Amino acid sequence: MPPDLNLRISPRTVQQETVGKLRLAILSGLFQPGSRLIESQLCAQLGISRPSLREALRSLEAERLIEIVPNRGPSIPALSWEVATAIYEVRELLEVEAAGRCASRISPEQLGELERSLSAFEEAASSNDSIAQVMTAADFYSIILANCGNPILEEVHRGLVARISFFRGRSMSLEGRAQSSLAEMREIFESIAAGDEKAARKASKQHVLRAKAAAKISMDSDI
Amino acid sequence: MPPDLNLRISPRTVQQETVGKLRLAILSGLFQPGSRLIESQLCAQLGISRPSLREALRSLEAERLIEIVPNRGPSIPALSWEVATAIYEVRELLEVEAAGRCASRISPEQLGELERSLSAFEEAASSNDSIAQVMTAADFYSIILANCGNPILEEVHRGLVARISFFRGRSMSLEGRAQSSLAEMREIFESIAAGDEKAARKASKQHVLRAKAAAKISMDSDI
DNA sequence: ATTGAAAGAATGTCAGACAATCCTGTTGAC
DNA sequence: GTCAACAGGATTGTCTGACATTCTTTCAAT
Repeated sequence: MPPDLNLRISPRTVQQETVGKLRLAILSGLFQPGSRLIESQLCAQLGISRPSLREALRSLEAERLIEIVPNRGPSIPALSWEVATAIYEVRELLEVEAAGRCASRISPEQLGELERSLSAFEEAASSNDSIAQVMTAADFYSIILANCGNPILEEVHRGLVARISFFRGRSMSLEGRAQSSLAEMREIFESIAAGDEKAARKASKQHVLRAKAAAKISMDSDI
Repeated sequence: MPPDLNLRISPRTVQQETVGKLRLAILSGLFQPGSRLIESQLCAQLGISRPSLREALRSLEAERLIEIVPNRGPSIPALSWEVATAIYEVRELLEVEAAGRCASRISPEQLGELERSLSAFEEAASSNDSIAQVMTAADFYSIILANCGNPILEEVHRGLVARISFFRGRSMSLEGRAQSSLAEMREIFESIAAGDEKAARKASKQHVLRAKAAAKISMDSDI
């Protein structure tokens, strides 16, 4: 009998599956901020039992992707600009550090990956598919964070970025934002490719600051 | 009838209560790293049902205070030195930033609080109560983080510090560590009190680096 | 001692139930 | 007409009990 290549891959439980589905739904903006999630509805839609759903909701609550108020149940938090600012500031701190470290330690293979993801974003940027833009941009950062040599930096960053995903889609739709974003990312890439830690830090900082500014504009522009 | 002073305090649910109790138990080192938690036992000890317990466990899992492997259940993660290092590095990033911001924005009242917490640590440091030392030191950082003007910085920092609580108790017990820690903290306080942002950053960085070194020693000294 | 199989323990998941709480629309008083 | 009390339904918090699946451990056989 051929050896079972399925080497101890943890089986995906209903709970994990559910967290994944809900997280994706939230990140893609399927739910309106402030809107409530009804347990019975979700159970029916997902075809799972209430205990399983509630476990998944607790996980998402701890990730701050939903809020659960006793006796009122889960809802999508309305992100205030104040909190968003705070997140962008910490994101800057982490991302700058990651880019700097990345510049002096990334492997050639991973650098190739990074270049490829930049190309993917370039293609998305020239289209009008803001979802693709957000996704490919996220890939780009992921690679940087994955190669900074600090798994915690990566983990915390992922958690924060998830919480501002709401803005990311909107600001990407801003006139010209995708193109300027591309230029900024290219500069980050060039710095990392050149192994220039200082330049990578600077470019990364610039990028986050501009992203934050774009988010602010997109937030003020409507409502 | 006297007005009900219980002004819309969210009722504490069984789940919240349980998370609080378990978190405290974990942080005080009641469970051995690597040891498994048996649902039925915890249910019996806490006097709650399995669904409630499991919800609480999912919250703690998302906080990374426990691990849950499918079909094996929850356990206390064994913190590798590699991960601990990564946590200390990110903690440094956050704490340095917080101390710097704090120096230029803390209010006189809060500065008084900070001084008081330093005194409390001073007292604990001269005793041999390492639990009191860890707690009062934690108060000191909390005040700094709470006054840095960025709630996310505070939130992330709290989460990280919780994960290395295991080391904090041990390294505080090291010969002379409490006293040198006190000196470092005093320097941070003086810098903040003087409103010297740069000095606060430097002192804070120094402190985290020393704490990390102490943790390494305490880890190597026994197995 | 190593291997293998069977018994026991623990988890993953579900269904159903009920009390406490919240929300909503209606009624009634001013 | 506006506001307040209220009744009813909807929703959540929590428990009990159950069962299949998956470890884990014990014990026997080689």
